[in-house]
Amino acid sequence: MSYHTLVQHINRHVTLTEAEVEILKSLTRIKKVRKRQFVSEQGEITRYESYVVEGCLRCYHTDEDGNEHVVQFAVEDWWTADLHSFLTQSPAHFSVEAIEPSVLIQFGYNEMEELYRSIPKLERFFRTITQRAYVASQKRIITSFSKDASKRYDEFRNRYPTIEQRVPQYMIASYLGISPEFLSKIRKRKLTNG
Amino acid sequence: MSYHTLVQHINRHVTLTEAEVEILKSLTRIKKVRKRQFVSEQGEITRYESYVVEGCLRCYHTDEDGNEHVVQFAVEDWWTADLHSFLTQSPAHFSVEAIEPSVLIQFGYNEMEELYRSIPKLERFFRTITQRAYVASQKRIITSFSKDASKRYDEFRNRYPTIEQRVPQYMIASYLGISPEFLSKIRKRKLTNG
DNA sequence: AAATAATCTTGAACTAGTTCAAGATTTCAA
DNA sequence: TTGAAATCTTGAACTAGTTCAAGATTATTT
Repeated sequence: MSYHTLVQHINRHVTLTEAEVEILKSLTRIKKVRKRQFVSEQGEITRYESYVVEGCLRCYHTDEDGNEHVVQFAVEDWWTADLHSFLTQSPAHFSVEAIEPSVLIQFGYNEMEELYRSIPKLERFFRTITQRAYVASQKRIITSFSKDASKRYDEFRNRYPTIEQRVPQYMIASYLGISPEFLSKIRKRKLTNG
Repeated sequence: MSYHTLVQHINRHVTLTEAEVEILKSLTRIKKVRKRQFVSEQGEITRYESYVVEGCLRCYHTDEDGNEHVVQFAVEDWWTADLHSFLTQSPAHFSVEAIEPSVLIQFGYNEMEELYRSIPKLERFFRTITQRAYVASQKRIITSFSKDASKRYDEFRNRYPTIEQRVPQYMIASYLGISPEFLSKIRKRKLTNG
């Protein structure tokens, strides 16, 4: 069943009883999305936080000039949402879109609060994973300020080898904060030279 | 007493009893630092997470070329630390240094775990503030990719007018991801032209 | 009140990365 | 299996931001 990986994931940080797993199941839902389907859209309220059972998605912002900027990729065992929109139930600055057909477990706002009440250790779980996400985000800022595009690309490939296989190059360029043309040139340079 | 603002700060998210405030006091400590004094150093283990009662600090990374990159400023009512180092008790990638003489309330690693055990609602408190920090961090990434340096500077001034007054320009440049010379030129352009 | 250290400014030369345009290649739906 | 859409490549012209160097200004310490 789809919940197996989620429960294992949570159990790496806290320990859920059988009864608690049942509560969890009852307060969440499974959502399947096609390739290129939106999970949530910029301008709309993000109603759910999503755990990825299977598939690959991107969370991205479209700026005033229409350029897209990837905030985050999400693959199996990761979470995705416009967290600000979800927490404040206000219009999102980011969209979440499937890069591959995907299966998600979704947590609604009220249901999440209910889960915190009935399974308080989930507070600890979400504190922990948010702290990790925050640490990764800070690291991304410093890397983008201190290293050039070529080194950032190397680091991305080393850290996320599977994602690199599954995602179009121009989205990786966007994640790295460079143009797709420039990433293409970086790759060429790596093939011909060192 | 110095704990007053911390307790108020926590009470905006959860409600502490008198007894809980006493536990909090007993498991934390007050630390005063001079201007330019380190609170924690890159390469060392970050032993404490610090709440700022008074003063102003910066958290920054020094890269291989010796260039400094500001990860975060912290003023009254904010938190600062190399969170990764603190959580994993491993050597830090960031230093925290006082920009002004400052007063901190410090939470040690073991004491923090003890606090979570004795006052479980602190899990909720730290979950909440970490989620906010994460949201702000993601926003900073996207801003730095989608807006030019001049706009980023405008946004910084609007969002943190007090910090701008208290911090040297070259640290603001570093926070924005540009050279101090270029920030100086941006400021001149703003004075002379529009 | 000096002396030293820290910070800020300015200009000239440079470069990492962008933009535009056009074609080549791959993927996917019908 | 073909046509359309999506993605990737390449080169030429450009620009936002850097680097270096030197002097000016402001803080801080003695």
